[in-house]
Amino acid sequence: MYALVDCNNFYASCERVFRPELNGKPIVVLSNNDGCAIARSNEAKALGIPMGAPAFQFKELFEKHKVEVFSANFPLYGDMSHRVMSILETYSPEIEVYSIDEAFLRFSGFDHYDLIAYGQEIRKKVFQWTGIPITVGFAPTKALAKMANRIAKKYPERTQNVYAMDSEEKRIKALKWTAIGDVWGIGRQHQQRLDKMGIKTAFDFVQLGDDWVKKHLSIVGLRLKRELQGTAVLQLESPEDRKAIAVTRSFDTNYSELAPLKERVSTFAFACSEKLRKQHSNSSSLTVFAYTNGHRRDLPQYGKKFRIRLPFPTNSGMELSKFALKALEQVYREGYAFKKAGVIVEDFTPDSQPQLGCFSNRDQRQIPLMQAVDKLNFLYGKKVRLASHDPGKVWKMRQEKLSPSYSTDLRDIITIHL
DNA sequence: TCTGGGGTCCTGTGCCGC
DNA sequence: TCTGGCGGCACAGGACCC
Repeated sequence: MYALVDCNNFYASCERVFRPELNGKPIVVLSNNDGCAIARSNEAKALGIPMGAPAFQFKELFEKHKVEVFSANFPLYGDMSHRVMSILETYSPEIEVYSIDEAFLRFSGFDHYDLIAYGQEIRKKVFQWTGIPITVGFAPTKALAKMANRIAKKYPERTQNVYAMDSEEKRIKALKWTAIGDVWGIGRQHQQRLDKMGIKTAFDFVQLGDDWVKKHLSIVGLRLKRELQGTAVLQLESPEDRKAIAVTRSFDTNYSELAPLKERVSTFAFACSEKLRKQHSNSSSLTVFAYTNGHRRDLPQYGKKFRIRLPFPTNSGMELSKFALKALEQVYREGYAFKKAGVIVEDFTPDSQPQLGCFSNRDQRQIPLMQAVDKLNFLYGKKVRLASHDPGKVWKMRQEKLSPSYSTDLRDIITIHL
C-alpha cells in the first residue's frame, strides 16, 4: 500500500503558521519578481484567482477582497518542508520526498491496519508539530494514491482529508470520477488529444489498447495505464544527486546592453557553482540562454541558447563564470530587449573522481579557494562575490511583500508578547 | 511598467564509425 | 572504392511534474 501525503496550499499555509490571524482569509503567494500567483489559500481559490494569475492583472481583485499577498519566501518553505518530512519519516522507513510539499510512503504488512485511523494520526501529528495541514491518500499504486489524495481533498468534510482506496469497487469508482486531465501524468497536450477521441475519464483511458497508448503517450503512458489498473510499476525513488542544475531569472526590466546581462549571467554561474559544490559534483557542460519577453508582441522577439563543453570538469565559481561569459557572447545580439536569462550546468562527475585527460588545465588552486569562499559565505551570509557581480545597484528582485524568515534566520525570529 | 523557476524523462534526427 | 545497415552518441524539442 502506498500513501501520498500532500501539504494543503503549502506556501500559503506556511505563511499562515506565523500569522494565525490570517486563518480564514484569502492568501496568495507570488513567484519571484512578484510576477504571478504560485500558491493560493482555499479562500483565494474561491475568489476565482487561478494558478499562475499575473499579479498586475489581479491587483484590483486583491484589493477589493483584501487578499493578503506575499512574495515567495523559499528559505521559509524549505525549512517548513524539512520539518514536515522528518515527521513523515517516523511513520515509514520507505519514503520518497517527491517535491517540496509531497511525499510518497510505502506501507508493507499493513493489510489489516485501519488505514483511515493511521492517516488521521499522521495528520494530527504533523499539524500539531508544524501547523501545516495535510491530506493523505492511500492506494495500491503511486498513481492511484495521487488519485486517492485528490478525492480526500475534494471532500474534506466527508473524508477529514484522509481517503483509502482499498477495494476494487473504490478503484473503479475513482477512475470513473477522475477527469482524464486530472490524472497524474496527463498534461494539457495529452488531455486535448484524448478529449477529442471521447476519452473523458481515467476509466475511459484504461480501456485503450496498450499499442495505442505506447504509440501516442510513449512508454510513460503505458506505465501509467498499468498503475491505474492497480499494478504497481512505479517504485519509490531514492534521492539521487541532481543531473542538471539551473539558475534562471526573469528581470524586473529589459536589458538591451551587454553589460548588465554579463553581470547577471556571471552571478547565475556562480550560484550554479555553489549548488554544485554542495552536492560535491563537477560539471563538464554549461549552457547559457537569453530571451526577450514573449508577452510583448510589440517588441522584436529573439532567443538563443548556447552550450559549451568545458575543457575540464569544474565547480569553481570563477571558472564557470568565465565560461558562461564566453557562451553569452554567442547568445547576445544587439537591438533586442532581453527579459530572461539563465545558466544550466550538466554532465556531472563526483568530486572524488580524479581528473583524467592530459590537456585538462584546471587550476588546482581553485579548489581550496572555493572552499574558503563557501566557508565565509556560510559564516557571514552571502558576502563573498566575484568582482564582476553587481554590488546591489542595478539588479534588484521585486519582493515587496516578503515575510520574515522566521525559522531560518535568528534576526527574524518571532516575538511573543505575553 | 508588471506573466516563475527548477527539474525529469522520452523521442526523433543527424552524424559517425564499423 | 562504394554502399547499406546498424549501434552509439549528441542534441533539440516536447511532454510532464511541482
